[in-house]
Amino acid sequence: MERFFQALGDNTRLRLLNLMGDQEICVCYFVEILGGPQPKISRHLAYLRNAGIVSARREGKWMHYRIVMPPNIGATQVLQQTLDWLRDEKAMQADKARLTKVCCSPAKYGLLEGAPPPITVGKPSCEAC
Amino acid sequence: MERFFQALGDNTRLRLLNLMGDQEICVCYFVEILGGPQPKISRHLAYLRNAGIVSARREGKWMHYRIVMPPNIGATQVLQQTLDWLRDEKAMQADKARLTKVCCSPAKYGLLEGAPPPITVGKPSCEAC
DNA sequence: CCAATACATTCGTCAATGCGTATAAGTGAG
DNA sequence: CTCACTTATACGCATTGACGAATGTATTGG
Repeated sequence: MERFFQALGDNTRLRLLNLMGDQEICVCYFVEILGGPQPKISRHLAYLRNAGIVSARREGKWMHYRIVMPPNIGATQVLQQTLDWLRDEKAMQADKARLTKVCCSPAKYGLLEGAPPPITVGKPSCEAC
Repeated sequence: MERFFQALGDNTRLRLLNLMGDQEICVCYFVEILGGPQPKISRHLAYLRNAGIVSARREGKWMHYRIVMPPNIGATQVLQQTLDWLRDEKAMQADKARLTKVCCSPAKYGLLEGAPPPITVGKPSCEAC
């Protein structure tokens, strides 16, 4: 429980969780959108993984991350509320907007040319594409 | 937002919040129930105060703490869910039980003889007394 | 096998945090 | 004013965590 809230107590991690929302997203998008050095992203993703809040799936060269709802019912409720809260924040909405932009025209962003798009529960597309 | 979750990311602080619930409680009860040295309690209460999650009221020698719902609606929802979650945890229920026990027979516990009982929204009594 | 790509991990550094001990500050009683 | 009592803060120390930089690992293509 302690660990759970500690995982949420960092802005970078909150941004990552907001971007995931209910989709599964490739790391390369995180790097492109959050902007910092790639190891920073990777470390925060590892933190979330160790806290049991996200899980990773490998697809060739790419790693996809998605949120996994905790087994504990209380934790699930809090996490869901937190995601709702994130959606209301202006800065988080801006991140989301950049995601759809980057995803729908990957050619513009050097490193993302062949990158797999976000996946919403099986559907192989991002919300806008 | 970061700060909010950081404040929840500590077991001592979660125990304090659980004990407050919807009542206003004197510090002396926290010390009696959580057991550690008094400065430890005081520091965690200060942390929660700085995070805007609790507020303090002085009554003579005694300080009463209570939870204040954040102005942000999202934060309020998450905090409320968190309190619900705490109520489901076994260790937290044990703390609550000790609170009513200590509060209803303060004479047994040396330091609490004249201590003011918890106050639930104005009613000058704890849940059981 | 070799190079390039996509992520992950390690290392050193620095700020933040938690703890115990000691001490200060605010209040009421005599 | 002094003392006892309740709570808060200061100090030193150990741990955690965030960061940048460098390096390591897995996968694909030539």
